[in-house]
Amino acid sequence: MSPAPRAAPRREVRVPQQARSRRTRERILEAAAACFEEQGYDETTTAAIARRAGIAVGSVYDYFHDKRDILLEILHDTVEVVADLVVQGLAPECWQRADARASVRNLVHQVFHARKVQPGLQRIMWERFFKDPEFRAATEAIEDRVRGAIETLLRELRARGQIRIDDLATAAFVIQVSVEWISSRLVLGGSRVEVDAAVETASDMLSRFLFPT
Amino acid sequence: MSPAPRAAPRREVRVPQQARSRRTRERILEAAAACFEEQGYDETTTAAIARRAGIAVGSVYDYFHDKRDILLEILHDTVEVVADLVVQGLAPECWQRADARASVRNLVHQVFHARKVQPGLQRIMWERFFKDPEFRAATEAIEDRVRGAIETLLRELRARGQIRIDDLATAAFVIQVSVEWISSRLVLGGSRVEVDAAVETASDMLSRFLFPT
Amino acid sequence: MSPAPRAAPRREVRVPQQARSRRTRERILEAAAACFEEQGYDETTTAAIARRAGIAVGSVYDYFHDKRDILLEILHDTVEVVADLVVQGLAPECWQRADARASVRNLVHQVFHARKVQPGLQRIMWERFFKDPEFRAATEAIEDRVRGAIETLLRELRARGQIRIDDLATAAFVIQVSVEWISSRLVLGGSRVEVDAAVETASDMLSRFLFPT
Amino acid sequence: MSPAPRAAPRREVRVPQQARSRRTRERILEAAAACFEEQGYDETTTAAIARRAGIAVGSVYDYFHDKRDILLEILHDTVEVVADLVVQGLAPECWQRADARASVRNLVHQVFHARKVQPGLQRIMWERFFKDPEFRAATEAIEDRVRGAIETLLRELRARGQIRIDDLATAAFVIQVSVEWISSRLVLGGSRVEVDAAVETASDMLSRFLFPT
DNA sequence: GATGAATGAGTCTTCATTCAT
DNA sequence: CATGAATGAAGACTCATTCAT
Repeated sequence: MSPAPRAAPRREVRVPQQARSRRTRERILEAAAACFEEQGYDETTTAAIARRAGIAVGSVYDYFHDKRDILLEILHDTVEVVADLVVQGLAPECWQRADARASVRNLVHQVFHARKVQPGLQRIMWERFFKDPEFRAATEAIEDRVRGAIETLLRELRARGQIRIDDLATAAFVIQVSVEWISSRLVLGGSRVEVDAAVETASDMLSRFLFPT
Repeated sequence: MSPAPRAAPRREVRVPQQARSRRTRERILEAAAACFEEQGYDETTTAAIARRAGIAVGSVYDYFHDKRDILLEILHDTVEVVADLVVQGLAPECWQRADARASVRNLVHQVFHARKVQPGLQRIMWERFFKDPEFRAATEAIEDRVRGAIETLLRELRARGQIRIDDLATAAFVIQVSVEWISSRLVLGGSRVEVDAAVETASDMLSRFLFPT
Repeated sequence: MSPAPRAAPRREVRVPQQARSRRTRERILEAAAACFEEQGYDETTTAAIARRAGIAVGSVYDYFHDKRDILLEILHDTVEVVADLVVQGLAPECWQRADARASVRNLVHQVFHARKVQPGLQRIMWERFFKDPEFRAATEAIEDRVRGAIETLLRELRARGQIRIDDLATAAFVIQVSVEWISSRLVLGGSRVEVDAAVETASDMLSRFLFPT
Repeated sequence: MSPAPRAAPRREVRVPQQARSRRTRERILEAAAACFEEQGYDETTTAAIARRAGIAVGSVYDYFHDKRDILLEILHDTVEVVADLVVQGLAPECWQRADARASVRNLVHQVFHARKVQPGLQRIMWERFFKDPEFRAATEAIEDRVRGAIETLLRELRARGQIRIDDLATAAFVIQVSVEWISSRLVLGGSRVEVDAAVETASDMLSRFLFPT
């Protein structure tokens, strides 16, 4: 349950070179992701993962140190996928002066919809976030890429004279984290607030924050 | 581990009438809060709670159905304390035209500092949020009060002509949730971003969102 | 659960002399009987008995050594009631030569119907019978009265030349135990066999056993 | 304690294919039977079973859902062994006209002696009979085989003109249940009545019931 | 390489009984 | 006398991980 203190030399896990081995590793990840998605992390037993992957329990431990490591890798991938998506939308060339508000709205919209893929895993992500410092560090490393991309964009926009922000790094953080949570609360948690209305309002907030009226 | 489906008539729990009894119940809550704060929820055993409270395990079950119920009550209280604090700062009479930005900043500042009390419990709060629908519902009920207070304030400010928002309910949601998460990420999670800078930037974002420049 | 070895001087229990005390004792027995009847012995907690009796748990232990003692007394009473009923029907003066078969049938019929009162308690009776030697001994003491009555009747019938049995004691045992179990299986356990048909058949068996054809 | 309502999809139990596995399952059953026999069901802990089987507690749960399931299987086997024995003795070809009383006596005798093997388990059998409907149903299913065999025999005897019974099904029930309980009371419970005398008397009762004098 | 049988520490929870007030 | 708060031993069951085959 707890992020076990990493002590003693960890058993070696196979780093699969051959195709079959690599395929087995994949199968485990897919099976685990499906189980976690459907049942949650704690509720998924390693036996269930093995069964779903069509292999023996012991084999799971040939490829991963422990259950937590499987989760870590899966969440890492999930976070990265979302991050990549967002980073793409942040390329400065996409942001033309003419339609600043629309660009913002488009990005926010994308983040919201990214929450809909594997919501179960994303719930687990937040469940582990404050619980497992190692996982949080890994997640933040990825988020830093996003934050960096935001900051780069803001710097460019400031250079263009389109925005009026001084502390770009902090602004990038505030923006990222706000959108991330608004969308999570709404999509992962359910709420009486309309998703579309929230997209509009969030876009308003960010636009007014960034662009002089 | 999992949020067990609440089924069947639950065992009666003692509703303390006498002073001794009430004190015991308090002791359990205090002990549990301390354990949760220090070790986390899953890592805290009921035996540990009892030991810390200086009572027998059985007594814990005299006052609470199970471990989860203890957590629920503690988190409920925690959430409520924070909520009350915020709601107070939202009283329209505190919001004079002259000093809109300062009022926002003040409020944001308060929320940030509220995160510093019992951060361990607040981490557990987010850990359970997407995991336990019953807890989420309870939390949201309290948050609704906050949201309502924000909305009322916004309505008043709009009546005064100070702000330019149409969809007040959604705006209230977006504002609340943004500040909640910015502060949580920063205070509960640690980050390279400066707290004070974040307070300023978040205040900027909200002010520009709400008030015409 | 287990018939605890009776060791050490048992705590004194109050032998109520005054009316109020006697009434409290009654209330406990009634409450316990109702609980046992409805839920079974193991499933009934002493707390439930106290609650139903409208008194405090501690008071239960003022009147009885332990939970088992309550059961013992209740079952003792139940067995005795059934026994008394049967013994009455066994008075030789009821058994006229003319209608031997009818007398048998009447008796069998009564036993069957006696099973219908407090079937839950009677189930518990058999549940404890082989488990708790002390209870078995107490039950057998009462049954001995019935057996004695049967034997007396048989002796009288033999004296009258109506029956042809040598070993009266064993015959009494066989008769008693057969009817007891046929009726228990049927009434307490449910079965596809018809109660009325079983009464007739059992009566046939006993009549042919006893009376020359 | 209570026969828990069978709900929800039950955890998979290992269905042993390999020899080692099959042997472990056997060991568990043997160990459990010995513990139950000596100490009773409630008094036997799963830890004790595992210890006696020389395995870990967890392994017990690899092969059985719970403690009750182990008992169910053991009692099922016990009941079946006794039933098979009796059914064999009921083959019509064993019943020659000449020696009807001897055949009855022989059968009764066998039932009495069958009670002497694992009397502890047989006590548990009656202890659970009225307590656990699922077990009762399983037991009755087996008993039905015996009852069927008795009925078949009676039918044959009637065809041969040896007996004078109309309601064969009820007669079979009454006969079976009587002998079952007379023998149980005597062998499992102890009693001042002589076993041999009871065998004779019970045989008399059945013979006179069935065969015209 | 794989298998799946075995491990056993660890948890929550229950409840008969006692005893301070 | 009664109360009901407190006790704590006990037990069933789980599951991540290991390792003999």
